[in-house]
Amino acid sequence: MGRTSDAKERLIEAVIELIWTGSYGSTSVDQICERAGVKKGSFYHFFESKTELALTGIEHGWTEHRKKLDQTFSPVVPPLERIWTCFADFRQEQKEMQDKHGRVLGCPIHSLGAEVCTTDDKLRDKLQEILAQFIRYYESAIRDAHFQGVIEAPDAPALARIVFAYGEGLLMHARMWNDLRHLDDMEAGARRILGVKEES
Amino acid sequence: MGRTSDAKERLIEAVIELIWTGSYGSTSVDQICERAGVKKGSFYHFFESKTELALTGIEHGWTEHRKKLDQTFSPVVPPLERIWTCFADFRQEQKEMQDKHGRVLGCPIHSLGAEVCTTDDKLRDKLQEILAQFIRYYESAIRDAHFQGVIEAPDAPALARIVFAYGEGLLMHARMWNDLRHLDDMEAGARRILGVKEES
DNA sequence: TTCAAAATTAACCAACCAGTCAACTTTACT
DNA sequence: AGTAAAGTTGACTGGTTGGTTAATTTTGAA
Repeated sequence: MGRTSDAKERLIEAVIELIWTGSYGSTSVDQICERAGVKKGSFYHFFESKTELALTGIEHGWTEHRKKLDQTFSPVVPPLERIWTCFADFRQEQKEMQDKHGRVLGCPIHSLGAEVCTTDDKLRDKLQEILAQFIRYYESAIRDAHFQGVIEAPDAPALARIVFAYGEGLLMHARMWNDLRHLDDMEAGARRILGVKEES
Repeated sequence: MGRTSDAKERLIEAVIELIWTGSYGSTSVDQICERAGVKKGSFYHFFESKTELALTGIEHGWTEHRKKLDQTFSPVVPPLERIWTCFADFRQEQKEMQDKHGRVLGCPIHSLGAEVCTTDDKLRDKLQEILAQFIRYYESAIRDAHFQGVIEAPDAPALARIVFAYGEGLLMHARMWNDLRHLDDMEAGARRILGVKEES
């Protein structure tokens, strides 16, 4: 019973957008409230702190993103194709962000992590957890590819970490230079890392 | 003539340390001044803004770092060895930071870049410039390695970007997980990217 | 229709923010 | 020794920060 509202959802949308387009430190509670069309008092009715909203926002974004990843990395799809599709999706998502915000925004988890990992333990733990989950998509694809004999990769976790670090690095450069072309290297580089025989 | 002082140098030291161990947004002018043992009035005697001090600090740090890089990437050294030495230096520097601050700090240019590239044009331009310069070290080493026939790399700039993005990604993970072991993959991954024949 | 739960609101807080300034002290050079 | 340049100081500004509060409005369910 009682009144209903979508203010909570609007706040979550707003915090994701503001942190992604800017940074955690450059995003104030007042800004979030203004963007969401919510008064400060309501903010603290729904969330106990700025950190808590960020945490909720990140978790919400990741839950959404996982749905797409679960499709992309479906075991039905040939393993390497899963990875190339994932890269293509990165590119498309970044393109959409560029169209919408005028800037390539990179990976919000990575950017936010670099910023707050030494100052906010709660956020850092959550971001670590998400990144670790992401790596597992690569890991299982690489393991499958190895067992299908399409690549030679006895140590799938190590290789997954390498591919992942590389992808994050490229996304970050695309953000810094505001240039999608940095993502064009992604598949070629990953092919080299994975030691893909030509045309797989 | 007039009074002399090393307050400027102390401020530069302080801003580098605070941004590196935390972030740009979490570093206040008051904090910088306290760390440097300098009063706010003196701060603004030497620098016209916080951004300007950060700019000076970054430039100073890079100028210092270049001296080491020029030695590491000396054309006298076998090209791939230059890169492996550079990686070893990364590791040692990060180890020193861990001993000193209790945390692996990663690459300050990368972390700061991710944070401010959408909000501070001056800082972004400077950081872009530094990263672009760094890539050239890899690029010339890769080109030399190609011409010496030790690797097959007709497109040195593209490969340099890939190796660089990969290294930055790993440094970032080392920061996020506060764990030097993430850097252990660095040479192995780069060998795969570069397609190094065994034992070069 | 009632009523309590849930959401909204505006005013408010102390701490902190980047930046200013005029008075004052030190010192290198003549 | 005199002096002017250079460095230091602490008090100050106006605006912003994350967060609080108590009164008020809305509304779902009995």
